[in-house]
Amino acid sequence: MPVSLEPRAVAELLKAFSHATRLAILQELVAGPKCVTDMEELLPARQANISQHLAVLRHARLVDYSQDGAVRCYYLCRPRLVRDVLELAGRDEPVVKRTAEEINLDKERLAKSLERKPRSKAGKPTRGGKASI
Amino acid sequence: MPVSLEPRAVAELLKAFSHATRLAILQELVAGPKCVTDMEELLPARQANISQHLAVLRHARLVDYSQDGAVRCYYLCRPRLVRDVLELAGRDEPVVKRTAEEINLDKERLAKSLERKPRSKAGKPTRGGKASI
DNA sequence: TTCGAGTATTCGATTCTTCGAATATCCTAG
DNA sequence: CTAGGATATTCGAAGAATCGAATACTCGAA
Repeated sequence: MPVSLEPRAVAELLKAFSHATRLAILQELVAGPKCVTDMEELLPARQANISQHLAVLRHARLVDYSQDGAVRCYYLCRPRLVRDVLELAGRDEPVVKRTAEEINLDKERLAKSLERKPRSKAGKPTRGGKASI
Repeated sequence: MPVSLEPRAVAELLKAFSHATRLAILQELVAGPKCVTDMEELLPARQANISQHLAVLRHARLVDYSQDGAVRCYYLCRPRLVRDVLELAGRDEPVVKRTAEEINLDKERLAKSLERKPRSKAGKPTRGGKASI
């Protein structure tokens, strides 16, 4: 149930992660705070573009900065979230292939649990009870 | 280091998550396998659109299906990944505000560790050693 | 075989994203 | 105050994503 309530907000958050340059920026910030000039050296992108991506990350509340003279030191303002997302997206889980039988078992399990607390729309009986195997 | 190697691939993966309807679909599939018709009842979207989003999720290797007669039963083919991403994006970490002092400490730490294994480009000396506080 | 239910794909139109160039803003040293 | 470095914002063009409508495909029952 965590997501079901505000999928739009969650989508917004994840969208902020979904760009190669922004991921690279976040990656760099995991290593430690950096100013825009530092990032210019580290990334294959122009200053203006980096600033634009930083603006996106700021709006998503993934980064913030502390002004140090003329320089802005960017840092992760939700470091746990960023590290965990990067870690998760980086590791690759093996893809599973499921059989019709397994799936029908799942459907039966789900049907049973719905019987107990019948919140359903009482529409047609959710096909799948018995499949023509 | 997990991400640094293929930020584009990671961005692609995360982009597949970054849409309210697709998140809702994944959410439903966490509860159990479903066919397109089931999803039509559960989501505020047309059949064609749901199929389009399922195609995106399939290309990202987040879902797959098993054909059961004329029906296609969709399921998560990397359930762990999906559950973990949904969970992560759902919980909200408090936003931290960092002070200039903390940041400079971090920078010094980073500088030290770079001294030990000097892999840097030998460019200008990465500003921040001493900031004009 | 034909039909119909279930699902996928194609096609445009609309909207969003991204980028570089140009420009504006902010800050500090002189 | 003024210049110059650092960063942000605006603008316009190019490309990508999204959606509904229409259409195509596929399977099993009759």
